[in-house]
Amino acid sequence: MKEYKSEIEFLNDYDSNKYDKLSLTTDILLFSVANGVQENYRKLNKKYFSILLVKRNTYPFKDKWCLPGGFIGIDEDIEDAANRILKTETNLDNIYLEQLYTYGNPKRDPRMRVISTSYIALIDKNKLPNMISNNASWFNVMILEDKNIIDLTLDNGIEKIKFKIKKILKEKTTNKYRYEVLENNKLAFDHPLVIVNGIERLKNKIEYTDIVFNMMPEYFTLKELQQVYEVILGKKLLDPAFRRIIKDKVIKTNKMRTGGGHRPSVLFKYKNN
Amino acid sequence: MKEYKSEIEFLNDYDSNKYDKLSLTTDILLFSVANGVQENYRKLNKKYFSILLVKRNTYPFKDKWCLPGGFIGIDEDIEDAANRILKTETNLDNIYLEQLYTYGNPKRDPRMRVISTSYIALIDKNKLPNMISNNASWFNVMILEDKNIIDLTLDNGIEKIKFKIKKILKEKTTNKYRYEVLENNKLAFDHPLVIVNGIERLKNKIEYTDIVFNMMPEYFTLKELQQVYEVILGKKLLDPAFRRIIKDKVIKTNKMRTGGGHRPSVLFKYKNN
DNA sequence: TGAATAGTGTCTGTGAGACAATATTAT
DNA sequence: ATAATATTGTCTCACAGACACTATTCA
Repeated sequence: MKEYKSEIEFLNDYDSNKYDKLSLTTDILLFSVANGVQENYRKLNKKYFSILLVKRNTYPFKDKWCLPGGFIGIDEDIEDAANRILKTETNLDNIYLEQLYTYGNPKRDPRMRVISTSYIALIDKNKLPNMISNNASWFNVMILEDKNIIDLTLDNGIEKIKFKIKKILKEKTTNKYRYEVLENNKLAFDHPLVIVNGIERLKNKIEYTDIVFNMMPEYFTLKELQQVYEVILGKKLLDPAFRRIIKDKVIKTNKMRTGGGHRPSVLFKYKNN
Repeated sequence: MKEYKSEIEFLNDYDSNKYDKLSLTTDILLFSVANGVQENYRKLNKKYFSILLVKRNTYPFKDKWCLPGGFIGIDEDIEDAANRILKTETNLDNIYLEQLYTYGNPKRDPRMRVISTSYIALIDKNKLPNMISNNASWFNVMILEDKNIIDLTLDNGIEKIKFKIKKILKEKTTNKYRYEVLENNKLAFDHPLVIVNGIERLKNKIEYTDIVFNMMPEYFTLKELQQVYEVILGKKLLDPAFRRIIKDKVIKTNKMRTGGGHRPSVLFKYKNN
């Protein structure tokens, strides 16, 4: 082995092909909350947790749905790549973005070895202009969890994507699970897993952070905020308890939401100090 | 663009050099708890939170300390690579391992574009045979946090590694920080950041999981367990409160620890059901 | 005997779950 | 008037922080 006298000398001489190289992609879990139809002028809009998927028009997995994503440039920071992809899908900057996990199973892409770093992104759909690329679509997420089987249905109003995942306890001290895809015929790659992991992360984070406000408009009623919590957590919350928890995080404004056939509600803002 | 009739046909024709390729490494944060010297036959051993570092003997960063790590093989799962590296450092299998974060700054390695996925590993030092590679060393970790400056000292008894990191709030809703290295002249790459991120993750997880038991021997006293919590959290805990929290996680055995010049203590086991 | 740790009892305040009660609107 | 939601009051129970007290060993 040659002896180098300095780091500069070493670097000038370095052959960057010494080690195996591979490709890196990033996949984005873009989540939002959608309004359902109003069945009655008095009743509240039902809300749905929703995710953006893209229909593949090339091989591999042609005609299957997948998460928006793409290859990372050789001189591009991973997070920059994630933001670039988000920009092409939403035409928005400054979207909440958080790294989720890096998936490195050697067989996850049939073409070649591809490692993928996934990100969670959150958005208030109202801010979204309509001009998403025409192969992208928002799917409402419905989750049924029975024992250790998670049953997911994604629905964009035209098409339903169903898949099942089995959770197998892998590590006791931290309650870590191995996820096994049982049924899936419409999602590409390992994206069923990525989606489930992303939802679980969000479920956890909503409990101990203010992450939910990244999915809210500037002004909102407390009930609207509560509905977003409920739809993500997958359970109903009690009003007084919810208000106690949330009260220090929001500011009451002098605006009201009226016209609902019932007592109007005060609009609040996120306490952004 | 050529039209393919099937996925098989497409894959056979696929040129895997179509996209830029890069190298992927993994770095391991191997944490443990070390016993200090006993100053008095009656007194308890002081405990230290400790981390394994390796001295680099080649460029780049020759003679600096770094986390144990290495390149990921072209057909190797990332987690398998992490376990392989752990095995070479500790000669042990079945070590607790958890993915921390993927660092992708294009300039983090001066040689070329290298992405690194870091893992946290935890071990009970008593299980560790002495034959670690002779350029590896355990460092006790001391942390001082004042406002937004974290002041770290790593000490292996021979050498002290000091560095400072500034925390800058990056995202309010989830309290995410950007970390800026202020002083560092003994650690390679972006490893000061990785270490700080790893410690913060562990601090969080110890509060809401049983992760601590991965650093404990089979039998331990409640005070020993409490000391591990204290040394990781960086604060003293009240005995009765600690015992209340922990009591459902452990099983009392009929073994005792005697010989301390004070009341003997009962040995407990992790309730592993 | 005394220094040190091991282990328990209990008071108090906070906060979540539960449910009841009141307020206000558009049709 | 009524159906619906908005908002608040309050009881209870669980639990964490704080501190005091008792138990036990060995040089």
